[in-house]
This record gives sequence, C-alpha cells and structure tokens, in this order.
Amino acid sequence: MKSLVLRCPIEEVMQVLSGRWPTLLIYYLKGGAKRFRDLRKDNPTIYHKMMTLELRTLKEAGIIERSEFGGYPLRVEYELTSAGHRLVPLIDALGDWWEETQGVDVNMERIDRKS
Amino acid sequence: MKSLVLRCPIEEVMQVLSGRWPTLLIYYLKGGAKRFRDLRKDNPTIYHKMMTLELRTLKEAGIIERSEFGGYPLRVEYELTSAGHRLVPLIDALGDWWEETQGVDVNMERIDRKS
DNA sequence: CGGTATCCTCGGAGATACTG
DNA sequence: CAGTATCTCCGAGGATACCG
Repeated sequence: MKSLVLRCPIEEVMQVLSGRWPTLLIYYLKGGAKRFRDLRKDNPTIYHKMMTLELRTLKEAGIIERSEFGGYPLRVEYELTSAGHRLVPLIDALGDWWEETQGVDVNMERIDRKS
Repeated sequence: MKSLVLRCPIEEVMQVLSGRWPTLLIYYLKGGAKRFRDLRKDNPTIYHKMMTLELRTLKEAGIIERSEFGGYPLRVEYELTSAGHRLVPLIDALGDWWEETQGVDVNMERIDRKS
C-alpha cells in the first residue's frame, strides 16, 4: 500500500482510512474532544507510538485537529474537524451495509440449517 | 490488522476493504462481469498471487461472485453480487467526500488559524 | 488461462526506554 | 503526559516457477 498509480480519490481516501485504527479513532471522537490518554483507554491494545502516528495522519488528512495546552503534565486534545464530522455518517453507512449483508446474503446457509 | 477485539461492524468492514486493491477491484467490476486477465489489465501493477487472494476475500465477504467456465484455456469470470452493487455508492461517497475535503476544508482551516 | 507453491525481502508495528 | 528514538521481529506481498 505504498505509491499510488492513479490520482483516484477513492484510492486516496482508502489510503487514509485503511487499517485497524483510523475508523476506530474517528468513532471514539464522535462525542467530542478527548485527551490522548483517554483515547488510549478507549483503544487499550494500541501502542503509544502507533497512536501518535495514526493521529498524525488523520490530522494531516484534515479529519481531526490537535490542540496542545501548556502546563505540566502536558495536555493534548484531539477532536474531529467539520470535515471529520461529515465523514462519520459515511463510515456508519459502511457498517450498516456490512451488518445487513452479513445477516442476509452470506449467512443464508446458516439460516437454512436452523429452519 | 489481525485479530479483532470488538465485534464492531465498522471494524469488520474495514478489515475487508482496507488496502489498496479491494476498492479498485470493486470499481473495475462496476460495469459488469470481467475475466481474471482483464482485471489484471485494469490493475497492471498487482501481482497474480495477490489478485487471487484479494478476489477470494471479496468473494468470502459476499461482495463478488466467481464463475468458472470449463474448457481450455480456462476461463473464470468475476462480478459484483447485489450486495456488492449496493456497496458501490457508499465507496463513491467516500471518494466525493475526499475530493471536497481536500479542495476546500483543509486549506480553509489553515487559513483560519493564521488569522 | 487461472491457481498454487515457494522463496525472499523489506518495512510496519510491537515492545521498551528516554526526553521535554 | 505526550512524543520521539531504537531495536527487533514477523508476515504481507513482491517475484518467479510450476501445475491442472
């Protein structure tokens, strides 16, 4: 998943959203701004380093915004931009499609067996 | 991107669509059934092995269907299922969102921040 | 022609430690 | 607390050859 061949918006957006974390992070930011450490609590299996990297690419894509508050200990908050908020329903639609699809088309056999 | 923690439909659908090829393959099948070799012409940089693997996971997800016609040389065709067709507009919406976002919002916010 | 098997490498990401 | 630096390791996927 490295260099792009075409300048295709779909390929580009998938480049940003691909992988396990991006959509999860967006999901957990739906409700409003959160601190770094709270996002880690939401995603207990992600590693420190990965989270900063993932958050950075989301920021560079204009999906989230990073705010650094001075003081000690440091405090950094992330929240969805307006573009990020507009993205949420599109991702949800994919989730809905998936539930629908897996329930009906693929698992037909299972349903068959039960009846 | 291995084991899933949650039974979250979004995480699951992203598992299938993540990466460079799935959405591209879906895109190239929008117009109707295609042979294996024609899909390779559409995606000249994908390798033989990868394509069979990607096509297989798409099939297992119920997005495409595989038809094998006997004869020699062998002939295999792939086409979108009805679920696959319902997925297309959702992916397109992501592409549209991306174009819109990269053109307008991201730069806007940068300009805002400067003032 | 389409699919599988094999080998190999290269970098993503797990894990830990350190800095501001 | 958040971010960076290192080191390591494993496996996705590139490349090629062979099979049905």
